Amino acid sequence: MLARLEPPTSPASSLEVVAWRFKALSDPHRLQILSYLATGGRCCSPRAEGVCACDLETVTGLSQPTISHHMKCLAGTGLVRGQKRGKWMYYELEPTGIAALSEFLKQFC
Amino acid sequence: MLARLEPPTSPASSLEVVAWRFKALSDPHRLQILSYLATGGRCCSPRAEGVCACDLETVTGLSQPTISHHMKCLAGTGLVRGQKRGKWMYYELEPTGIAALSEFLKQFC
DNA sequence: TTAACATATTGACAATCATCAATATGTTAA
DNA sequence: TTAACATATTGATGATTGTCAATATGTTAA
Repeated sequence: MLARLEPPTSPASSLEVVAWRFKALSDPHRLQILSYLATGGRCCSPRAEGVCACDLETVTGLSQPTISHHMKCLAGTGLVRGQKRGKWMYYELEPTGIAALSEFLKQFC
Repeated sequence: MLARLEPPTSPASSLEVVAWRFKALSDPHRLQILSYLATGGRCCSPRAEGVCACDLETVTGLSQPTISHHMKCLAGTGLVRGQKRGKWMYYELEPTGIAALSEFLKQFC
């Protein structure tokens, strides 16, 4: 019963899936990325729908492969949605996935 | 900028603290414990305020030191409150701490 | 087609984590 | 005080993670 950054192997209990999603939120850089996505990245690329992956390198100070790794994690857990336009990957928050976790926690309040 | 099970070293950014709390939620056994605490453990110890640590060994199938480790993590992040009565430790959910994380996520919905 | 560029993947490494056995600490009852 | 018991701590280990360098893949423009 482990929490992996990779998806749980089936048959996965519900708690394993939820733990896996919370793990995606357990890294400060990934929270920084979500926070930046929440602004729509308007400070740097006002007109684009979504934020370009390359901007996230600047925002976080991380290398390109590391950003790619983090975004795979956030997209894989349904917290973020990615879309390729030309050479670029644009990312947006996936409010549904985030809201589901927020609701899950309410069960304990 | 790492997410540790141990508290972030000062001066810790807000995101580091939040990430540290989400890390406490990123383990399926800890979620199982929270879920059990949410029931008040009424199935096994109807009259007690809080759930005895020893019950959590049975519920999770983990060893006593491992339960102690998990509860230290949950209590340290303010998701659970522990109280010693005699030889026993009783744990309860800390709704305030959990609600704070739920609210944090709303920022992204 | 080729060059330039954005992103993804692979491989490696240091750090952290979950776990348990062994032991220590603390508490109650005899 | 001593024995019995609940919990905490320590030490060790295998697994996972975050990170970057190197490389591969894919896309656009020349």
